[in-house]
Amino acid sequence: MNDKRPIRATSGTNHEGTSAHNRRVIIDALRLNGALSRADLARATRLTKQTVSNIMEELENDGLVTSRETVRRGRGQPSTPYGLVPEGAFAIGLQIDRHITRAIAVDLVGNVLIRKEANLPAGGPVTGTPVVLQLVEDVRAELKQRVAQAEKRLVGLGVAMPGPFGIDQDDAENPWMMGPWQRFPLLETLSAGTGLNVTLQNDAAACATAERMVGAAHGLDHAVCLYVGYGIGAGLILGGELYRGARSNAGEIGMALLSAGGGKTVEHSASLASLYEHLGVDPMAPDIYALIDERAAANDPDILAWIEKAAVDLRWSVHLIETVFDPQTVILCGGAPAALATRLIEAMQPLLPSNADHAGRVLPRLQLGMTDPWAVARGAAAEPIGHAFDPRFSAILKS
Amino acid sequence: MNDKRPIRATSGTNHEGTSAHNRRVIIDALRLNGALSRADLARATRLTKQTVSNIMEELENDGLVTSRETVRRGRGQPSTPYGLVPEGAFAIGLQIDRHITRAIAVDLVGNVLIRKEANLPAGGPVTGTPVVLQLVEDVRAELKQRVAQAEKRLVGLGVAMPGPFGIDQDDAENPWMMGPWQRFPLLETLSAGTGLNVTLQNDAAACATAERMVGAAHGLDHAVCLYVGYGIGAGLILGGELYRGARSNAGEIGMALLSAGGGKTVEHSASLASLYEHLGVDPMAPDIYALIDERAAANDPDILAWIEKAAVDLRWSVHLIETVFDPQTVILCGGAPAALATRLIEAMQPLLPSNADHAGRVLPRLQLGMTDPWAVARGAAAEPIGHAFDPRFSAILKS
DNA sequence: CTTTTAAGTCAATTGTCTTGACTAATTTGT
DNA sequence: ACAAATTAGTCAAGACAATTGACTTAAAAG
Repeated sequence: MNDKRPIRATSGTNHEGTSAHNRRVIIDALRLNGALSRADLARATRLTKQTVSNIMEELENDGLVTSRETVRRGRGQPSTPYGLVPEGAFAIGLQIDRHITRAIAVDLVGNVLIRKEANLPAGGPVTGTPVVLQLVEDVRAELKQRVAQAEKRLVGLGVAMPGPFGIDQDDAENPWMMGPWQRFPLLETLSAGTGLNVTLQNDAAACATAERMVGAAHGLDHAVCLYVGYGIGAGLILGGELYRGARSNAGEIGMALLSAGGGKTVEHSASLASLYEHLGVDPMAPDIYALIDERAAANDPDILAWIEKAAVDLRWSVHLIETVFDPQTVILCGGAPAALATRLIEAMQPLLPSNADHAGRVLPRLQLGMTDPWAVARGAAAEPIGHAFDPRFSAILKS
Repeated sequence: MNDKRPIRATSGTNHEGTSAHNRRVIIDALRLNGALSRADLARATRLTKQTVSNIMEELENDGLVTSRETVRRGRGQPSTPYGLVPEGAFAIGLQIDRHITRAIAVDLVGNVLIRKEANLPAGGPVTGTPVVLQLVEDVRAELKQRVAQAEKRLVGLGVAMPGPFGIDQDDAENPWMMGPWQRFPLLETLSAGTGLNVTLQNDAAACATAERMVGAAHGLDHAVCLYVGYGIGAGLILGGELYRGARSNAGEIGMALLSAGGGKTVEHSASLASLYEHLGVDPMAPDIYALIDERAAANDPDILAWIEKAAVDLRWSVHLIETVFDPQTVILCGGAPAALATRLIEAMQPLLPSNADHAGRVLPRLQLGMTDPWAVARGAAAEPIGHAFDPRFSAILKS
C-alpha cells in the first residue's frame, strides 16, 4: 500500500527558463558570429526586436556585452553592433597529469590570461592535493590583482585528468597510472578548498571543449577530437554538446581492443607513452616537449619509424570514429608537439575509406587542432564558461 | 559592404515553448511511470500543482489522458491518477528491406494495432514505391475503419531501412545492396504520396527507438542497441535521445574494419547474411525466420558452429561499444529469431573486460531486447510518436 | 526634397506560470 | 465520537517575459 517507488520525470520549465535560454542564445550567437546588431540578433534567434532589446540592455548592465561603432549597411538607420566583453566572465582550468599539474585563467571569449604549472610529487592525491590547491590559489590571486572585478565574475573551476573514472583497477604500483587520483573524491576536495563550482572531465573531453569554444570545432555540432597525449582518447561533440556517457568515460578509444584476440590497443602503439618507450627517453624530463618537437622537426629516423607504426593504428581509429559517430570532421589534438602531430597527419594519408567519404564534403575528414601542452588546461577552463553561457537543454529546466 | 554571410544561431523560445515543453514532460512522466495523480506529477516535474492541473485539463480535453479510480494512500484526500489514452495518437511505421516491406500501425502507448507486409519486386524504388505506398494506404484504411478518430490523430509516418545513407556506392548489380533506395528521394516521394510527415532512419536506429519507447531501454538515458539483422548496426540512445550523427549514419558498426589490415568487418561473420551463406539457405525463402528459429532451438550443429564464430566478433563489438559510448547497458536486438539471439548471448559469455565492468552496476552489461521480424517496423512507427510527444531541446525552440 | 527602407523604442497586451488562501477527503490520536 | 493532522486539489489575483503595433530616427534612392 505504501507505494514509495521514486517517480522518474524530466523537469518542467517556466518564465525564468525561457529567459535564461534566450540570454544564452544571444551570447552564443555573439560568440559564434562576432558583434551583431539587435536587429540581426532578432532575425537570427527568431525573437522579436523588442525582446532582444530588453535582453541586450540587461546583458549590457551585467557587463557582458558592449556596443561598437555603428555601421551603415545600405538604406535605413545604421545599426549598432554589440559584442561580448572579454572581461565579462572568467574561469580557471586545472590539468592534473602524472607528474605535472597546470592551471590557467581564461576570460569569456577564451583568451588565456595566466598560465602556471607545478611538479606533482609522487604519492598521489594525499601529497598532490595541497600542491594543486596552491597552484589554483596562485592563479586566482594573480587574476584578482590584474582584474579588480575578476573574483566575482569567476564562474568556476574546470578540472581535467586522464580517465577512465570509477573503474576498479589494480595499479597501485604503477606510477603512470592515475588510479589513486581517479578514486579520490577530487571534486569535493577542490570544491571545499576553493569555494568554487568544480567540474571534472577527462583530458580528451577537455581538448574537445577547447576546440569547440575557440578551435577547429567552433560552431560545429558533430565533431570528434582524437586526442594523442600520454594516452589516447576521443573527445565527443555530439549534437552540439560534449558527450560524457553514463559515467563520464565515453570516448576512451585508446582502451579499445584492436580485435577480439591479442589484447593490443591503440595506446600500445600510438600514445606518447609508446613513443617515449620507443625512444628510450624519460617521460619525466622537463624539456621533453621541446625535445620531441625538435627531433620530429629534424625528421629523426627513430621518430619517423615510430610514426609509421603509430599512423597505422591512428588511421584505423579515424576510420572507426567516422563509422561509429558520423561526425562532420575529426580533429587531431592533444599534448603532442606540433611538428610530431603534423608528421603524424601526413603519415596517416591516405585515410582508410569510410562512410565519411562522400561527394559534397565541405570540411576535411581529418584536420589538425590544438597541439600544445596547455590545450588540456584550456579545455578544462572552457568548461565552466560553456556551462554558464551556452544554450543547453538542461539550462531551461527548473531547479 | 553588402555583408550577406549567414548568421548562425540557436533559436530562442517563448511562452508557447515553455508550455509545449511542460506538456511533453507530463506525457513522458505518464508513459514512464504509468498513471499518476496531479500532485505526483507536480512533485516529479517541479511544476506547481496549479500548472499541472491546467495542463492536465487541457490534455484531458485533447483526449490524451483520462482519470482512473481514485486511490487512498494513507492520510489526506485520496488522489485521482491520470493515465495516457492509447487512442490519443497513432503513427504508421514502414520498414523497407531487400525483398520485403512491412507496415505497422501503433498507438500512443506503443500497442501494435495492424501489421501488413508485401514482397518488394526487384528493380528498386521505381517499381517498389507503388507497392510501398499501397501498403501504407492499406494500413491507413484499416486503421481509419477500426478507429473513427484515427485519421486526425495520425501524427506521422516513420520509415526505416538499412543504411548508410548518402554514400556513393558502386553496387548497382548486387540485389542485396540497397543503394538505389538509399539514393532515391524517398522522403519527398512518400510525403507527397501520403500527405503525412515522414521521417527516415536506419534499421538499427529504429530498433533503438522501439526499445526506448516500450522495451529494455525504456527510461534509460544512455543505451546502445546492437542490431543483428541482415546487416549489423548500432542504435544509439545518448543523453536521452536517439543520436543520428551528422548524416544519419552514426552507429554503422557493422562497417567498421576489425583492424587496419585485412578488410574484414563484423558483418562478415555475425550478420544474418553470413548465417544464410554459412547454411547455404536462400535468404528470400518466405519462412526463413521460422526455419532458423527452429533449427536454433534444436541446437543444429551448423548453426552452433556459426554462433561460435559470430560470438567472437560480437563480443568484441560489445567491448567496443562500452569503451566508446559508456552506456548504461547494451541491448541485443533486431531481426534475429529469439532462439538464435538467446544462444548468441549465451555464447558471448563471458564478455570481454571493459570500462563497463565496475562495482555498483545495476543493469546487466548485455541484455536481450526485441527480436522479431517486426521490431524495425515498430521502431519506425515509434519515431513520429516520440517526435510529437517526448521532451526534447528542439521542441522548445521557435518555429 | 520626397519616398523608401531599416533600426530601434514605447506602451499596451497576451500567455503562462506562481502565489496564497481556500475546500475536500481521509487517517491518526485522544 | 470527534478534533487534529495531512494530503489532493481548486480559485482568483498577481508576476513575469514575450508579443504587438504604432511611433521615432536615420540613412539611401529617385
